[in-house]
Amino acid sequence: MADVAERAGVSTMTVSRALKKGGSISEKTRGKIMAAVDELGYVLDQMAGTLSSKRSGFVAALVPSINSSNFADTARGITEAIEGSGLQLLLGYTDYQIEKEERLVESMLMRRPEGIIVTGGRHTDRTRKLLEAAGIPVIETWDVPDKPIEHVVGFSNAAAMNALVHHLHGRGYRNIGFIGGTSNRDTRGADRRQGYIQAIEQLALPRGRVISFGKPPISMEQGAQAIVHLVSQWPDVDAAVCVSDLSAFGALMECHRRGWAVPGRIAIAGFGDFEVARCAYPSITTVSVDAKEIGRAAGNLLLRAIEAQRSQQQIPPEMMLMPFVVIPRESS
Amino acid sequence: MADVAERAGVSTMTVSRALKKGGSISEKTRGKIMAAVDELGYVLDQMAGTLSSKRSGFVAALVPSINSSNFADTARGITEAIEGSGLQLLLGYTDYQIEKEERLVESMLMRRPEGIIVTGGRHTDRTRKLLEAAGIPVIETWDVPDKPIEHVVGFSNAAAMNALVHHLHGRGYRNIGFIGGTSNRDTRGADRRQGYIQAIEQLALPRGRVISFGKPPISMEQGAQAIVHLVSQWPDVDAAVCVSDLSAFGALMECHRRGWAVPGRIAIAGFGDFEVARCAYPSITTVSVDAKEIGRAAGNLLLRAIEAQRSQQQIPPEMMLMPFVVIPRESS
DNA sequence: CTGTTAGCGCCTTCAT
DNA sequence: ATGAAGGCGCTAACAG
Repeated sequence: MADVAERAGVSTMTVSRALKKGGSISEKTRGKIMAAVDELGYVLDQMAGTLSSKRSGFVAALVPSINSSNFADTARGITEAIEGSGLQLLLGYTDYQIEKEERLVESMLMRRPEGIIVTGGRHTDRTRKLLEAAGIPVIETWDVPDKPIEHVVGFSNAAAMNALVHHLHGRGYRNIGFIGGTSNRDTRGADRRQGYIQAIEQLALPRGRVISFGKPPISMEQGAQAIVHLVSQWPDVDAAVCVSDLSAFGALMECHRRGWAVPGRIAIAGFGDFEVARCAYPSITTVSVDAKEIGRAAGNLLLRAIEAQRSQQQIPPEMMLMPFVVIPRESS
Repeated sequence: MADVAERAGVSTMTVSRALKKGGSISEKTRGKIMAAVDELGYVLDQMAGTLSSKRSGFVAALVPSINSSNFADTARGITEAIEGSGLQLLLGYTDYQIEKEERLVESMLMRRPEGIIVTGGRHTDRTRKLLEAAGIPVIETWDVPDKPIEHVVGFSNAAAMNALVHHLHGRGYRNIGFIGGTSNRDTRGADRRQGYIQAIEQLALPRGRVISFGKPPISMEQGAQAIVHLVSQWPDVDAAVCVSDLSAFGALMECHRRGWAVPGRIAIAGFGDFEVARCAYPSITTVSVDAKEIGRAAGNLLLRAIEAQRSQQQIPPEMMLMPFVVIPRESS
């Protein structure tokens, strides 16, 4: 910057102002400075700027996986929301492991983000402590934690799955099985199973028809294997709800392959409203949650919180409940 | 850090050493320091460290989209490769637009990454200039540019698609159509189309059977619409190759829906070996490129280049050609 | 509109 | 194994 300043015949401070938006600079000197910048191929060092201005210019977001189109959509929503605000998104993948989340939170905080968005409401104690002590706005998404850290943008996975089971019951299905991953690493998956079990009990339907298969995120292939297990173990099942559309799709294709009519022999339903569920033949009944909208809402809320903080204020903790909708399709 | 130092009764320098790996510190003082760190909830400020050490500790990667499992896999591969090296990945999405890529490159460079990975070989002039002047290792992926900036980890999309068409020809298909996106924003898509056209000419098959539909990334739904157009426009087509597995899947499901036997009435092939192609019924013939391996290879190459640079050396530009394989499946 | 002064929080280098 | 001095590149705050 000193080189640029010298070449343009001004001080470094003037260069600094010329490179920001709000700087009050005569068009003439700005022109000279920009010319010098171009000639020298100068690129501002934002790290140094951060150090002195105390604004890192980025926000952090942690998602379980990026291969799930759900979380990729949320990431896109966040990106859209903060676009134009001068903030950049730093993304991390926890791989559905709260221990990995802890490490990520720590390394993110070392870079001093101005706000952070995490997925889910279950964290290690240390993660909680770190986030609470960070002094920046925190948003939990995709869930409704009992004890939120600060802000929440989510929905109840249990309630959504419960609604789906009730919907199937309304269509006349009575022997409804559940297909999901094994471990409790995926807390949203566990919540969905809980919602299923709850609904089954409310409706007094046959219990225990749960197939757990593979570690999350459960794949299409695992859905295919799971449906075979389900049917062979309880031959009277007339419907299967799956922890996600991916496994539902795998199950559906396996039914095709074996000549089991869907929904004639067995109905299938998924979760998430992925494109594959909409496009499959038959199209798959599912629960739609607007993943991108979750991201957008979280991004906007974060922006507001950061704005407030920059002017020494604070906004009260918000709890935004996002809607979910059961979408009946051909598979049931 | 000064607070921690005071509490532990040492100098800040000793604290700094205690928080790194290589620091020579007695176990006793390290213990005292760590205790102070915990009590105060201190988190190292990496920005300040960057400024004085000239090592930002991260690498940048730009991909066209994160919703495509292909690029998500590549991102995962990069992450895996650099894991444990103390480097973090900063990811950006260009949305298939080289103008957006330019803006992203600029804002990434302001954060002084130690290396950068970009997708494709087509960039704006300014992007090229910025990357060349940045003084850090640069890797182009997913393509084989005529004039690489520095390193390359990719494959020829045209050659891969060409091989797929030849494979279909070998199976007896003669009226082969192509389904892809419209704009030339997606240069990999354009290359694939080029490979298709080239193969058609080499094999002296009926030409011109190209349906362009929607802007990239072309969706399942658009694949479904495209296959209808293709068949109605050239009723004698006996095979359709699609720019990606997603559109191929959409096309396949539409065929189901309309009662067109696949491959009896029309064969279908995709590109990319997505899970949905493997799992669909019938399973979809495709070209497999190991997206994650591209990421892993690029990440490892970048690590080597960064290592070299840190010790004032340099490695010669590398050109890693990744293999692709035609995978015959039920759909052809 | 422009310049001066004084750090931001850490690490490099050199000394002990 | 530890400490002291100085500076990384920029910007806040205050002058003019």
